[in-house]
Amino acid sequence: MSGLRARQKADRHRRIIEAAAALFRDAGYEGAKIETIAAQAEVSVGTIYNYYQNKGDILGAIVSMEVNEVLNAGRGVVANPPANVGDALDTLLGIYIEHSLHYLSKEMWRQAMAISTQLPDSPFGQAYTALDRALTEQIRALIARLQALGLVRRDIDGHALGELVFNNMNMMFIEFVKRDGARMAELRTAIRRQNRILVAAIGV
Amino acid sequence: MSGLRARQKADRHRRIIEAAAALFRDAGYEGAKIETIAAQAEVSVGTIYNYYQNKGDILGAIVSMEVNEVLNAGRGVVANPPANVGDALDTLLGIYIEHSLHYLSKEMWRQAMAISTQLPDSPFGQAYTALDRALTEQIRALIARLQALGLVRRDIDGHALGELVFNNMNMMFIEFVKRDGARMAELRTAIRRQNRILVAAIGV
DNA sequence: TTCTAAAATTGAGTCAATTCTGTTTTTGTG
DNA sequence: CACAAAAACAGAATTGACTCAATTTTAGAA
Repeated sequence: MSGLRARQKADRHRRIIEAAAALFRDAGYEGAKIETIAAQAEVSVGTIYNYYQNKGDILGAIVSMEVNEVLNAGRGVVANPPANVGDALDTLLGIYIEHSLHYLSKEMWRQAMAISTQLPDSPFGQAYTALDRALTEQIRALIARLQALGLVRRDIDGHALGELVFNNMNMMFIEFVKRDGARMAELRTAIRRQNRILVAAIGV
Repeated sequence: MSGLRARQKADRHRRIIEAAAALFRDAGYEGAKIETIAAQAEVSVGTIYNYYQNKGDILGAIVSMEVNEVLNAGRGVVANPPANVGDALDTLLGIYIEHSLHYLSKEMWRQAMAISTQLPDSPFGQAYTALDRALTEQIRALIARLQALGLVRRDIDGHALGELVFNNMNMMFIEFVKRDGARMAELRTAIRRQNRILVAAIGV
């Protein structure tokens, strides 16, 4: 098994994702029929199911791109954080939030979140959990960095704190995507306000 | 519009909910077919859709009972909290968690949460958001009570703190229902560990 | 080049939620 | 009681995700 078959496979994958992403944006997740995605991608319905277990997994592939991009952007902040606990957290979480609607619309996020809770053991469900964990780990890494820099007390339970910060942000983000009218700036302000309580407690 | 019609209506509502609750438990949410619920409740499929907009709303009615019971149980703690911030939070959140699987299985919770994110504007989606808010308010009320008792610093932003505590618990609870193997005791321990950071920060 | 097994594709068929339309029941009025 | 309008009901028809048996394509050997 070498060239041709692998190339066609990769190509079909790409075509399916592109068709799906376009249709999800245009018609919404529910509105995008598998049949239409298949037609657009120039494959048959059966082929789509040969590549993805279900409709949710197609969305999953797109979500994964988005989150990986976010994780990547976050690395810079962890490596070189602002010299102030509040700003450091705000900068990292701000990056997450600002990048979040790049590939995905709010409706797509809603669907993705829904599927990940509904089917936590499906390929997508597990991938989504892994992405959440990766974000949590990045926040923990930032906290550890701040502790190393002497900006956060050493006796703070960084593990628990990282989870607390992530959980709160994530829940706020869920509420944000649930309301179409919600603005990013308000979300960031609200999170900053909550984190202020923590910042006061953990600073040296 | 008086007696008979209203009585029959209430009766059908009850029969549908009872049939659905039993079937959701036995066969799971996905496994419970509307047709079967209809047969069990001795109404037709069409009638069910006359009473509920969709399958999710039937589940919604059951979730609502559960959460209202939880809210009720929580009132006692708010009125008479343990004289220690950590214990007070632990007691209230403990009640939420311990009561949570009374009517609803983990699978039912997963479905309910999924639907509420997927369709935030459906009757159920809005009801679920309202229930979340009610829980947040109850936590805020507890914090206010503790402030009044002089157990929590007066200059703490109780509004933000209540949301922070709720968000964290809720997210932990979501993870809990996503893993069938997860135990309640571990959930409570993890939440206590996270709240310890807050408790240290807000105590007088 | 020819052939065969493995891999992949196809699209008609299945299944279950939801919708739709015609029928039945209830209500209030004369 | 008889009747017309309103409300509720029934179940057949629709819709769209997903499956599966039959067909086509590819890889590699002779």
